[in-house]
Amino acid sequence: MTTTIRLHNTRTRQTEDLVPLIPGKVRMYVCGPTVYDRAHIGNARPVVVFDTLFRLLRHVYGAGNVTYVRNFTDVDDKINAKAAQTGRPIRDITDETIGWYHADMDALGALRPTHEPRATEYIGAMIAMISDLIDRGHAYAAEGHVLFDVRSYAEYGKLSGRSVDDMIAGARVEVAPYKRDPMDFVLWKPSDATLPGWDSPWGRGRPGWHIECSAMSKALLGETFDIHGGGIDLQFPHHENEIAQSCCANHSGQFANIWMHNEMLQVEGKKMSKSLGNFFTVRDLLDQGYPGEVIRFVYLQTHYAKPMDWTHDKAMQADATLRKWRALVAGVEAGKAHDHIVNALADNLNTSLATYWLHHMAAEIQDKQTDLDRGVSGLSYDSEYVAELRRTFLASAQLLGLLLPELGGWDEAGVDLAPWVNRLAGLRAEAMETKDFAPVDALKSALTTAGLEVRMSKAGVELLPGPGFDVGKLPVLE
RNA sequence: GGCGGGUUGGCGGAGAGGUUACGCAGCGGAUUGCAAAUCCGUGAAGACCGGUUCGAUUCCGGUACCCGCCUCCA
Repeated sequence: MTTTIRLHNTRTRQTEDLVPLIPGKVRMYVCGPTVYDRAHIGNARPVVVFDTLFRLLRHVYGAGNVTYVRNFTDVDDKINAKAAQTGRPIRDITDETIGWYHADMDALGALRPTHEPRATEYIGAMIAMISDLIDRGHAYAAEGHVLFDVRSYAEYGKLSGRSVDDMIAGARVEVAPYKRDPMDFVLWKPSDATLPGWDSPWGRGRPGWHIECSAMSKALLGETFDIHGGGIDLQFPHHENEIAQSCCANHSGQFANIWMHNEMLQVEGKKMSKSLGNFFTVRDLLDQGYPGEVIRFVYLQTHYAKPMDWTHDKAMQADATLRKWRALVAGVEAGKAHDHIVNALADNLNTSLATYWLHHMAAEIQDKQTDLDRGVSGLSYDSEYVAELRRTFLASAQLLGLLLPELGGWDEAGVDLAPWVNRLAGLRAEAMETKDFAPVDALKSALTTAGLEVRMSKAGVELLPGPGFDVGKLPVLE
């Protein structure tokens, strides 16, 4: 029995069963970054969202049956501007930025997509598609530009629920004398000698923004495929234009089946912007000490279709929860993910509900382990049963990209705490005799100040690093 | 002006037309030298106004407020 995945389709405004166009195989395209600077934490949201979907698809259909394409836009006026400003070659800038992007997204536990095409490697495909559009009467050349004729495509505006006439009435469209209609958008534009350009039937120039995704998805996935994703801000104009180009150029007249859009991210309740001083790149957060796994977990706690607020407080809660969970599966090997988790994700990627189940499973493990430790008689389970629960819990978390070995380590002290453990245990043993607990309390207090959680029980003394743990604040032992 | 999203208990955040979501924090208790952790128990909600219904936080309409897109910032 294969799991049926249901996804909300922005195109039809309905939640639908995912029925792969090629039975048993799923193809997904997600709009990637323009590579001129570090990715900010808003850029990272779709990365985590669609990585989670990718993991679910691989789980349900098999890793070899899912093709995930995410592009790099490496030709763009912002990149040109940066090159002009710094005097560096464009390729240097884009190569460096792609390296950053990989490092930062790896840190969030995002798998690399199957293909990560660079726009500049598909210029020929774009020119071919533009030529097709002209031949079919959907585009026209004018003053070195090639423009898409929105009036030639009756469905234009359907994805975003707009009409061409309404948008023109909004009077916020660029007025250019060579446009037949104000809403017509650029497929190709001329480059002067200072700008990167490629020879084309319309002269030396460079592609407009939208055509690359149409060309690359066609080259790597085919004219039609199953899922197209991206941020809701891309719905118009980018995705609308992609649909227009692809549907008009493709012989099938079809393009992506299901469109998925993630809502935006805010910071401490406000839109992230440089002027408000609440603008963060992923690298900023990592450098500030937020582990990538913590960032990922904060993202997953909010459903992708709802606006999400990044707050320090949420990160601290996520930090504490993950520490607890990591302790629960220390030394455990992953088993098989629980159906509850699979089903929650299969229900339009309900990651919030999935985390509820993780809490539920963790509590069960904790409860049963406590009873075993206490030697409660007449239990209906044994330690092997609890061990199996741990394996299932770990696999379930890993389906969400959490508790992966490669994301670990941040919850460890980084130094051997044994000397402090021994000293505390020694002082405590003495105090038990003398009844003078002042030295014990003094050391305990110092350790707590350093960010350690101090646990003392009949079994012994334990020191666990917490979110604020600072090696430098550890008390010096004589 | 046009299009779209949101408003749930102290905070975060889901599902479901009628039965405790859950997490964090709080409160009471067990345990502890004191704590921590753990365990037991517990209070707390559905922006506002109408409508549909035997019954709505869940469906419909309206109001208010917030946010996003329409300006190649996901």
